[in-house]
Amino acid sequence: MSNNNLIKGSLQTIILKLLEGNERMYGYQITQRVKELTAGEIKITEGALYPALHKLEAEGMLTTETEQVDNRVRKYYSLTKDGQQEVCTKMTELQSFVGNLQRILDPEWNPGLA
Amino acid sequence: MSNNNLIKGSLQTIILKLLEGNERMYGYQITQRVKELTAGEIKITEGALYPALHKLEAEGMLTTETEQVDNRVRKYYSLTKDGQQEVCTKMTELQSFVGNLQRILDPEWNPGLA
DNA sequence: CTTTATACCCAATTTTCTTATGCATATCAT
DNA sequence: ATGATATGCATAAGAAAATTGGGTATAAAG
Repeated sequence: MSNNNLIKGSLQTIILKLLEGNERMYGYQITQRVKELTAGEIKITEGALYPALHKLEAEGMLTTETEQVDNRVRKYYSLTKDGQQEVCTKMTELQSFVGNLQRILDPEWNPGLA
Repeated sequence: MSNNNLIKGSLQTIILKLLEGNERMYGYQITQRVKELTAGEIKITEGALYPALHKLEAEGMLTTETEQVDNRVRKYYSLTKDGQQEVCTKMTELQSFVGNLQRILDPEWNPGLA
């Protein structure tokens, strides 16, 4: 997943949010979408993606439908009801976390609070 | 570290950045500073903090000086030259990552790029 | 006929954090 | 006095989430 070790907790959020905007997507498509949205700066590795997808499915956040396209198998993932709820939860958590991060790291704030 | 599992890669960045603004800090002080900066929303646990501090010291990013205060030991950490450089590196990486995250998650962008 | 792209998957290892624990002193409330 | 809370360091077992490096297979391009 590129040189960035910061993705650690946010992969699930990325997957869920992309699916919210796209009805359904398959694994490889997700990797390509993230690559194009970030100009190649974030690359989701398959070793991270597929376990994450399987876990989300096991947790009931996603459902799958497999299709044959050009003699190749594609496994499409879609959000369940629970999954749609989880998108909101995860996004709220992420926004809250990023806000807190800024409060810690923003040089405008730190010197002021001795 | 609170209920947030998103800190995964950013604890080192937090430590380094706080030290950049404060000359020197000790472990407990770091946990309290983060708590007050985030209104208690992010709590750095000692089990995460001390190993991280020791690792940064082993990597030559931090130096320590131990002092006796009120019959209690305090271990102060300061940035080395390498550590000061690393603050910039980590901050750049983090800002880049957050920017990419927004590009992925911002609903303004996703639907536009079918 | 080998590389690149598409498309799925797993397993070993590593990194990083959580949870729980231990030690030690000081202060505050009951 | 004694038990809880605060200060202050530290380690260890385990879980979680990634990296790295394979494996399978089809198709297009060179």
